[in-house]
Amino acid sequence: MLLQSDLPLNPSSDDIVGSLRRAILAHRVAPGSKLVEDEVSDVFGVGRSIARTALQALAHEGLVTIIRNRGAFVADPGVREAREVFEARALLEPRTARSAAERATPAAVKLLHKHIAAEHQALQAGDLGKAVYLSGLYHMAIADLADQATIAAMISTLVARSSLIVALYWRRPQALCESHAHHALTDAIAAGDGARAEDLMKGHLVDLLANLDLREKPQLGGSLRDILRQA
Amino acid sequence: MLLQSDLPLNPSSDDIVGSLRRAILAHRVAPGSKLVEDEVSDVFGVGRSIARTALQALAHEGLVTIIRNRGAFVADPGVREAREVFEARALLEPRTARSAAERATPAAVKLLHKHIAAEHQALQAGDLGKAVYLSGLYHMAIADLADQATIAAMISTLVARSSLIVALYWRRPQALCESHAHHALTDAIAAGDGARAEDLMKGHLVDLLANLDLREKPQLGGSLRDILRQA
DNA sequence: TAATCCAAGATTGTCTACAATTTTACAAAA
DNA sequence: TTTTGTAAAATTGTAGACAATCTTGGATTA
Repeated sequence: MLLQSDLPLNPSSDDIVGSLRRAILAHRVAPGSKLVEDEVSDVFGVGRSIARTALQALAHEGLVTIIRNRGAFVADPGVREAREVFEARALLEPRTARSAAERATPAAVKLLHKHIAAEHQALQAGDLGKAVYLSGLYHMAIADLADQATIAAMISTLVARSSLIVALYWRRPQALCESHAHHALTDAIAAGDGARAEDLMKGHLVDLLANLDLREKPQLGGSLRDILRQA
Repeated sequence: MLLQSDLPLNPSSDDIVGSLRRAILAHRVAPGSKLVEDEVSDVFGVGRSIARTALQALAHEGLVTIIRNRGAFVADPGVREAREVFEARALLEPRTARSAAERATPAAVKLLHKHIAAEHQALQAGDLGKAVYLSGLYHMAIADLADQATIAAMISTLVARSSLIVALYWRRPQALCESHAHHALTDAIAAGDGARAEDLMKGHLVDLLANLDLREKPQLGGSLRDILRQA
């Protein structure tokens, strides 16, 4: 299962949620993978109740799908859901980027640069999954700047789901992606130029969506059995 | 606890979530009320595990607050949160109303009218709590029309939280409120006039917010002890 | 009287056992 | 070979037991 083990000895369900979330967002577990309760509880050294609680929490975030009597699976969003997630981001993030620009401090800008650097480094190291994860953190950092916790929380789950979507639909696995976009955005924010930040974010989201290959999925691994069961 | 008992004999945690949600949104339980696990499980005739799962689900929706080792309470949003929720709604609902107008069918319009009628009837009957709940359903119905499940889900939780906010901060408990606004909106949607629907929704949300008394709360029921513990 | 302390009760956190359901493996039949 | 049926194994669903924590009420002390 490959977890980075920065965990306390008696992890809470929140600890487990965080660890599993990172694993999912960094593409260390594939969408559709089964998450067996006993395995999760063994890995983290807790009883099944806590593992269950963690899986349910992830289900509420949309990163895990729970089917009654069948268990928990890493979410496997379809093209419809992929479009919807970016539609929602288009409503929330541009205006949030504007607010962020209008209230950004030098310290906040420094933090954004740090995020970009980390993402760049992951790309250099060839760890695409981690880069996608860090790219998400950058978007969340902007949302935090706007000082609207409710909106930031929604953006956070949308960004997380986007990581799954990127894992499934990204066109060019090795492209240098979009660090340009993040740089430009950061500049606008540093300059306090809300209007420009809003525009750049809007364009950035359009670009992201355009880089997805959203033709209907070919049902890769599934047998007829699995396919029919989905309904 | 006063639950409408439209429940199956062996309710699932989802059944319980629904029942508790209706009770909270219709103001049949006050914000801040304790929800003891044993009581919940007794009322619904299930074990404590299921009650717990239900309470956790409600916590993820923001209708319940869970404090470790202290239990679950009906959420008690502060003025900050109240503003944030309406800020988020302002980003999502106007554009969603536009989409709804652009794709509304006569059947859908009829459903909206039904919602308005039910709300009106509850007001006539003097059941303000139910009216608020039904008013929320009207907003959710519009979100459903837009055919964007992800956005609709977010609006749904925001509307639900708004019911709690109205319970706490509404200025004129007996005012005839806003059925005018809902009528006008429905007309715009029936006419397929997306731009007008967007404008009306935007204005409607501003009106709602303006009818809240968002001065700092007077800490109504709480003892000094409770107040200090909140931090 | 008011504040503090302590024990009893109430409530939540976690684990585990058992029941219900699904999945798997294998044998029998077409 | 492929399909069908069936029993065993694996997994999830639920309840309840026990431990940990918090709350309550009364006695004690200043």
